Amino acid sequence: MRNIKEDEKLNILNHSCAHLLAQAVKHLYPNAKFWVGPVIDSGFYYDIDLGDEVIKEEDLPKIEKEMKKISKDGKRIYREELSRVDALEKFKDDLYKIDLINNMDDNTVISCYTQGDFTDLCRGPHVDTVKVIKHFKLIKVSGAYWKNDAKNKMLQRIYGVCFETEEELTEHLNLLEEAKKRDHKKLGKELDLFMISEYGPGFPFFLNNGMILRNELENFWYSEHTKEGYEFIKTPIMLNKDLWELSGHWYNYRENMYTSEIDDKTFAVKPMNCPGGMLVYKNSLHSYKDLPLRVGELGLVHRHEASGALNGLFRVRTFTQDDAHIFMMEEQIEEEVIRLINFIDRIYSIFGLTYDIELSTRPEEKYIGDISIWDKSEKALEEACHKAGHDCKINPGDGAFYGPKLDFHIKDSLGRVWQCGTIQLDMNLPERFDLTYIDKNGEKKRPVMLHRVIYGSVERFIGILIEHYAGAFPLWLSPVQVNVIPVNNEYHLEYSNKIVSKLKENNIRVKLDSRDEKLGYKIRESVMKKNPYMLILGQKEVDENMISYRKRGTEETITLTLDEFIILLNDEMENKII
RNA sequence: GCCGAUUUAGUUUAGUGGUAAAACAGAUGCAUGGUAAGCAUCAGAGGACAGUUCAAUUCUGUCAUUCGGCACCA
Repeated sequence: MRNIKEDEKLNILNHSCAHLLAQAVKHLYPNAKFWVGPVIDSGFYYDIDLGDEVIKEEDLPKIEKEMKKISKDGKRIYREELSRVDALEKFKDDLYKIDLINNMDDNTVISCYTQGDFTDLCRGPHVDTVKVIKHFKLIKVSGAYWKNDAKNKMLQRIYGVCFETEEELTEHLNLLEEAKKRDHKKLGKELDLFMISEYGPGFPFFLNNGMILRNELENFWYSEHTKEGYEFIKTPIMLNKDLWELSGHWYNYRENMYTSEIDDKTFAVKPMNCPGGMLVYKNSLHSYKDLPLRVGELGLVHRHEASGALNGLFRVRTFTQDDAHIFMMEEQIEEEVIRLINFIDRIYSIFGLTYDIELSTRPEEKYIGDISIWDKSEKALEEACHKAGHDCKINPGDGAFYGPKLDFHIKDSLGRVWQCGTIQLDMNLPERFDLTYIDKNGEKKRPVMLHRVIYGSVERFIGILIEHYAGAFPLWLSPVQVNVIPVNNEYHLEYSNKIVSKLKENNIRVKLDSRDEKLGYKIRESVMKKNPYMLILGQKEVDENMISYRKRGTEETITLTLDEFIILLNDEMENKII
């Protein structure tokens, strides 16, 4: 772990490296105009306008070479402070820098940094000389909208990393290589978990092994939610457009919805489960005594996500949300949200996942309900989060159109952050659907509701788990739990079959490898398929009526009776040992 | 959707303007083997559609897929 001071030092180095990159690009592409070049989690980038020219991945080594050359030349880096007038004059030919200067408030000290023939507007600080920027690598190049706005022109963004030593750089690059081996798309193929066909972009197919994983996750979900006092429903995939108009989806989510005509009426495939859940709530009368009412649904939703957004199981066009809607009285919000945060924490801990919580607030446009209700809801969520003992970062404007939310973020193998769990407070839909409960005095009252998911999408969560475990799932989730390998098919197959049936009787997912292959061959394959346990059964085991197992990740063989082995397996499964 | 890359057998990869190469996986046969790849034989492939060309998997274009970003988002 680095300390804060070291982090700061590395940030300065990376930021200076961004300037070095810009200088090199300017040498090679004299027409280049520069927007901003900030430091990010790992490394830095610079956004560049090259007019009609295009920088491709294959051009990066050429740019790196120029950077090395400039670094070797070893010019000092000078800071200069300017008045606004002088700054505007200095950068008068650079629309991007003028835009930056014009957007600075009056108190900002405008400064620029110069190294050799290159000057850039920059707050700093920087290293003293380009000489110390030596251990860097340009990672990738891509398009990026100016000011992060799709309405604007697309600039070219070059990403890079920089370290103080060559060893750290090599280590970082190796880490990236290692991460690629954990990619759920790669492992999903290797372990026969799922597939994606060209006939269904964004519509994944789950294979037998993936279904086992899925079913285990879903069973676990049902059992934990039952303990937490949930009841369960299943609502239809398609519902009449009128319902979506009532819920507001038709106006706020239209471009992501699939529709179809049925008997001259427009139906929409549900992109969310809530409107169906509302109808279920309205199906009966509710007493204050029944609140909070927790109604869960593993709901299959479809959303037309942009083609460029699709990514393995992380971003798909159809997925199952482990949804639930909780209806309650306003004074129950805090307790219920705290309870939920603890619930989510408990579930994630079982998988060994770490997460961050963010509070997403009211969108700037496209939202329903009064601002006062939004403010109240946002405050309620934030307080509950703090009372549950968690920090929460504010993510302004990222709320759902019907309410603010607490989002639970988990990182994938490449360090990219994905939203999984979310708790969304909604004081709007109950209004729109005219939901009521009967209070103590026999009067109709309006409940508030929470939308919440824990896995988020079962598909995404499986993707996260594949990368988290690098395909080596804990026993309870492993598609094949025990792989039985007879040493010799002629003499040990019968005994192996007996062991296999006994394991099956005990609900162990077991595979018998009775192929005519050498023992070493079968062991190798079992290791590669990441089976948690393999049993090697030969003359010794037959004679002693024992089993010998080898546990994943170890090379030692342990001999036990079958009963002892089953106890060991059951213990590992029940405790969900990772 | 935008920028860039990508697409060769089930998988991973090679190569080429003129018969497409290999490894693993598969089938068959031999080998009966105690902890990470036994041997042999066989079968199997250039995303789709156009164009250039005597000839295209190879060059060009369009579309599609996938990937890395951007935007959007669970």
